Amino acid sequence: METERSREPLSRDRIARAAVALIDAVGEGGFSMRRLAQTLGVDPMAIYHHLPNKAAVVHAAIEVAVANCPLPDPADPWPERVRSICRSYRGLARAHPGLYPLLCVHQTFVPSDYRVMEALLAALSEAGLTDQDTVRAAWAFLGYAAGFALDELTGTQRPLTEAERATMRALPVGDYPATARLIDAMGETDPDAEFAFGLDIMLAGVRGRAAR
Amino acid sequence: METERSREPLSRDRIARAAVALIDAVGEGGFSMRRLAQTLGVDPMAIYHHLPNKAAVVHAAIEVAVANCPLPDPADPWPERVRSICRSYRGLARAHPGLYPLLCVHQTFVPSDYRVMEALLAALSEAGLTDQDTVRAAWAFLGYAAGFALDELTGTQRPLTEAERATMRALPVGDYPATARLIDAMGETDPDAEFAFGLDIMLAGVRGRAAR
DNA sequence: GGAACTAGCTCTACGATGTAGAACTGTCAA
DNA sequence: TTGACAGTTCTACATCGTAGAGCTAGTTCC
Repeated sequence: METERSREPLSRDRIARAAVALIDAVGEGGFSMRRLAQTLGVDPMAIYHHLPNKAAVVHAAIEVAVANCPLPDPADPWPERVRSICRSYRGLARAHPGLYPLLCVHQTFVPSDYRVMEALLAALSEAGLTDQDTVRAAWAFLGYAAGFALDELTGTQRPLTEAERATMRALPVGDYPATARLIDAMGETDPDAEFAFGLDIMLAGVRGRAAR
Repeated sequence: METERSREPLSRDRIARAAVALIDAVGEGGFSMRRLAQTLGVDPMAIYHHLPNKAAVVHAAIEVAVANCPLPDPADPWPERVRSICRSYRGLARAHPGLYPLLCVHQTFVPSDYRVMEALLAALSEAGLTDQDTVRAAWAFLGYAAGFALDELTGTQRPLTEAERATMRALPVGDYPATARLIDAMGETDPDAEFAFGLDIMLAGVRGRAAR
């Protein structure tokens, strides 16, 4: 009978993976070193032998999550690759709902970010932009993907909740004519299509810029 | 001699404004109910008479910040209004560097968000899109503005730090050809122009979509 | 006048958190 | 056997959010 269940030794990687799981399960607020230690079957202070503090644990967790972000086949046409990378990045929010806000707010690049950036720069390099515009476009796509995913996840999640639509309906029509007119269109139930719309207009803009 | 300095009574609004200032000054991590009470010259528990808990204080602070987001003259041409709204939204990150990440990650619309959304929907209504695409475009622009501002603020701030560029230079060129080629273009020193680039390609895409 | 009530604030206290520092344990080199 | 040292646990502390009881003025009713 295996009473010694946690024989597999602690390590930076094992801690990071447990942290990803715990943050996704209980959210940022519920995540603590003590809880993490508990899921690892270990004293809280043991973690500090592998990582210097809580921030480093979060950093390691983010690194693991981003490293698992799938990247497209380099043989695909470039616009499809751009779309695919953005979808993957947004996909992180679905795969890691608890971790994603931390990932967005995190202070610096984690090593795995360079993989994603490389793939995006490589795809956009084929679009026929100047070098400077290639870089700018990459930031724009990443910003869009992150921002969209973030307020999909934590802001007004789309489709709007009934409570939010009720609040909107209660707004004075005189002051909010456009909102009143479009309130039904805001009931959209297909966030994937909404996300794709933004990518499409950006890609169209990139093509127009390149054609100059 | 005015020994009774804090005679102005506590109120939800005064707490909210002090919270904005404190969060911007010390960041999310340094912000606590006790510190906030200190700046208000009051016992920590006094705050609970006006707001139910810490989350509500943060919510109120966000509301105050967003309410101060300036909106454009409705007489301006619609693309300029879209640009202006996005710039204002991004401007929140500069005005409130500590609060902005919380604002992005925050769970629901604050009332003042409806002002911004109305202005954006009104501008895009003139672009000649379908109702559904108008709403989609509004989400896309807001997502872009928020995402760009957020990783400008907290991610790899642009222009890249010397440390980050050094890390990039250390990447194996074979695996990161695009990064290696574009590394100098990533030294861009004009974040405003980068932000404008994204807006321009999105606006170009919107115009193309409308012209169909 | 006084009694009762109440809004606003303070005091005290509790459980949880991040983590410093000392102490233990097992393994391996000399 | 001794020493060193990596990995872990134990103990302790300051700080956190906030529950609950109590204080203090002011207002309202008799």
